[in-house]
Amino acid sequence: MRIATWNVNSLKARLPKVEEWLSYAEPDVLCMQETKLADGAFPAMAFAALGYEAAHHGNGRWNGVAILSRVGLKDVRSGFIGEEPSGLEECRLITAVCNGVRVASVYVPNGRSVGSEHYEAKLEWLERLRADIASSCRPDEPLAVCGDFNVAPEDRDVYDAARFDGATHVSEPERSAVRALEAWGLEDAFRLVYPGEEKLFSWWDYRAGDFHNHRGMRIDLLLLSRPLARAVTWALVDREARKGLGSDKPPSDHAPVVVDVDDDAAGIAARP
DNA sequence: ATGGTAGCGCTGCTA
Repeated sequence: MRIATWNVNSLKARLPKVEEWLSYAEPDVLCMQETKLADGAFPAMAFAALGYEAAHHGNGRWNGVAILSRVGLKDVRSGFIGEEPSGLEECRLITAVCNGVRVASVYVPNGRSVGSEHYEAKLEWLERLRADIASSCRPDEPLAVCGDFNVAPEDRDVYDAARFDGATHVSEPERSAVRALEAWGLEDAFRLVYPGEEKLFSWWDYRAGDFHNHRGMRIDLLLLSRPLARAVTWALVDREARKGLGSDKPPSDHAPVVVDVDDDAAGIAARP
């Protein structure tokens, strides 16, 4: 089973690239973030034509998350447990069961600056995510929490840690919030495959030529529960998708992150 | 260089 996550930075602007990427990367499940679409504008037909069922949670110009699956999609839930849709809420979480795996697509708030109200809201959001997971799943069940966490877990996940000293994405409370997810029973899939690698990034600022100068961060994570983590066979950041895929239009500022899990080793259902 | 670029949507916000 191949699971991927990609912050597409507007699905309206990125749909041709996402379609192209699906056709060559062939993920079984793709979690997307920052679709920037309302549910009514989500291009479900385009994905159905490629063999994917889809679930989307969005209400307008910001945020928006989705799950695509070609191995089944059921038990869809938008937002946190008990969260009432108001039409004005920030759409940052959607979950579904795909091929026997509970999948969550998450878009963690950016936080803007350390100490700001947005930063506090980011920490609260991460704790709410942890509590939501802990109340709805057990660590011995197959669970994949995938998305843009807006947190670089370690200094080696940042191109220049000193430059980001005192900034969001690297602060200790943010990293501690991610470690709390790991303490519950999730593992950073990318680190299972590349335990010693440094400076393998998933996001690069559009500005100042950061991508071509290797100035990025690894903030897009696939956090897997133990049954999936022990069955990981391969992982990759697809930097090619950050280059624009043969079109004149700019790419997303994030690259897709992909992980392969052996179905038999994970003890999950065979594909339908 | 308290810069730079992209998306949304039409003015400035968000990232």
